[in-house]
Amino acid sequence: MPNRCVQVAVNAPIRDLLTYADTFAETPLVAGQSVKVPLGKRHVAGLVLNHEPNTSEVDSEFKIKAVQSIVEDRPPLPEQHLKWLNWLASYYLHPLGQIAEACFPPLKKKGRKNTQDQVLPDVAVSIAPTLSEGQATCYQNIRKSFGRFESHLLFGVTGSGKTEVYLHLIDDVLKSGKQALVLVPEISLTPQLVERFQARFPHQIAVLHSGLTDRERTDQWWSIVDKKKQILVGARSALFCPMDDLGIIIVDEEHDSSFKQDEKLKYHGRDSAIMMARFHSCPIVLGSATPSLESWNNAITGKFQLQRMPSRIAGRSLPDVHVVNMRDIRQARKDPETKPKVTGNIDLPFWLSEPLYEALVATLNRGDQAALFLNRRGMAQTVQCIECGYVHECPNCSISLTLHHHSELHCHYCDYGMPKKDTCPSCKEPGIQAVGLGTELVENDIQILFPEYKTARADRDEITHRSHLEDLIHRMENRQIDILIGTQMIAKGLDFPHLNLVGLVMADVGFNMPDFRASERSFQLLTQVSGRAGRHSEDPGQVYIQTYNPEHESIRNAIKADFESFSLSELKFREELNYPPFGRLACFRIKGQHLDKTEQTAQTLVDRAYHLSQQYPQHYGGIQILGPAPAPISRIRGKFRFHMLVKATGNSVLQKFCAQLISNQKWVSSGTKVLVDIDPLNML
DNA sequence: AGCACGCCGACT
DNA sequence: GTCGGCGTGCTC
Repeated sequence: MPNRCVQVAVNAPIRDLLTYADTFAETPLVAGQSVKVPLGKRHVAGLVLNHEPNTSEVDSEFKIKAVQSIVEDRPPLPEQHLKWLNWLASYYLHPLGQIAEACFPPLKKKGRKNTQDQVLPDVAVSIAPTLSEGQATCYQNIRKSFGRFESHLLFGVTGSGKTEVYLHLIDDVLKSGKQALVLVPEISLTPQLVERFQARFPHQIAVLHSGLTDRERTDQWWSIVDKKKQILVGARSALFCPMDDLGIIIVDEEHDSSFKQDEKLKYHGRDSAIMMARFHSCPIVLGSATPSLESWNNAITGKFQLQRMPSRIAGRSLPDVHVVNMRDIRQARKDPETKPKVTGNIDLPFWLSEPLYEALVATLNRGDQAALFLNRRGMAQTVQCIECGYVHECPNCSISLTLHHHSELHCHYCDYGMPKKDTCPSCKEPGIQAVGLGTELVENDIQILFPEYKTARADRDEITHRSHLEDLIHRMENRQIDILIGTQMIAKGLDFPHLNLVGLVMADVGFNMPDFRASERSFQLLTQVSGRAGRHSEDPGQVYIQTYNPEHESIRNAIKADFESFSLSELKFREELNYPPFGRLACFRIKGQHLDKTEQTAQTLVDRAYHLSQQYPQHYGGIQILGPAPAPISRIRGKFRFHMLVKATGNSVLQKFCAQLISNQKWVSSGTKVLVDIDPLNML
């Protein structure tokens, strides 16, 4: 009797599909079903893909085992979702069976208690306002593509009212009986946006993000799948929640680099959302004040529809931006003759310029709030011996240790920690001193300068739970905080009516990163940070940018809030060097315990890449191979890291080339691993 | 990924 | 002698 067989993607790092016997006589297995299958000596989850009717046990090289069971409480994934998963696995070169698990909730359906109220705040219901003329134009243009796939780039400065356009579109989608998906960079960091959605669509919002407990995530998942809720707001992982009647996808702050996952499946939430919209034949709206150059290029070449929002809503003006040249400040302070005087005649910390200090004094005297941004945690970047120059390095990573709380040295990559001593371990002199600055030092100094005002710090050391950020937002709103100090954590999506002064303590952090996207990131950060000031006041907010490079392109354009000038010069640079969005990139990372073996594997990989491109010059002639080279951080957690970069002209060529390169890994020497990152954002 | 097999050092 | 360290290899 011929066996009915199915192909299953199993939850193991196996690229091929495995064949299992379907012994469910009355109700044959269907594609999209979640099953338990025997694998070696254990049982693992698997996803049924397709039937393989002609396989019989006799001519198979393997002994075909039977599917053990169908997993209860897991409805089969809808067809569009399966197609999307398939695309995801093949584009990002990741085993399908390992990503299928993300499509299901972690627990069984029925929980002990309903936790819905804790996940979403209770807020007063708000009524839809009338759209401004500019908002209405964008809204009407996007509406025209309901029911078919179309990508829109909604381009408008912070405060131009993009959220209201999303809300109107979603309202229409719900009226047509479909569901909506809203992706935000890190939902646990944008509670204000969630509150706004909740207020407009009470009891229709579900949220999914990494800050939820398993029970909460399970309940939220089911509320969407059972169609009890119509709008899913979430971080990139919300894409995996199977929706079968999607009417629109919104990606807010589409340029944000946290849409890219850096480990395991290295997918980009925005790009994957575009494919999702394609499979669902629905429009997708990408919103940003500072679009990624990828999206901007798509918009100006007509692949996306460009929807321009007008400037800030009437009555709100753009902030006044002041650039402070820290080189001049340092110079002037050296000589008592030229040393600037400030109110109260006090000495300022080295990182704080006189103009920013005066602005702080004025803002606080008026009773307004101020925020200081610095993209670096801790007390100091590192500590160094002033006698011999010794720098404390992490024993596991090729990175210097960061100083916290005056006396603790800590590695931001592997969590290694040790106490700081004044005596240098190298030259034995008492010369160990702090170098550079971090948010902790800024808060310390501010508390000394303004003891009568309340400060709060928002960085990954202080905000470890979503309740911490919610608490901080409430304290900001209730004006229990006068000066907020934080990393870019607070640059995203926060909106405080009385915040009228924003200082960027050191805009240069990031300029000199060994990364072709450094300027883009700086421009984005500067613009987003500036957008936090004076959003509700009649007076324009004040923004102070302290920098050692006042002539830098990102700064000059950020002052003018001129994304288009910036994009023009940046696109020119990218085109000349064939970087994205023109050329496509893949980054191969070779990791291993031993330097020589890892380097050797990297070299073998590069040799194979050259060989492959020469073997098929008609396909791979345009491919450029760079490397091998030690990664910018050449060792993390005790593992050596090498890179090989592949540049191609189009993404299908790139994808095929990379797929062939890693299809068999027999040549990878033992103790080393080769990983691929397609469209890498972070190459450290 | 997980699990077993297998080959070496240090303990009763 | 054997207990167990983790390097290596396979899973329909």
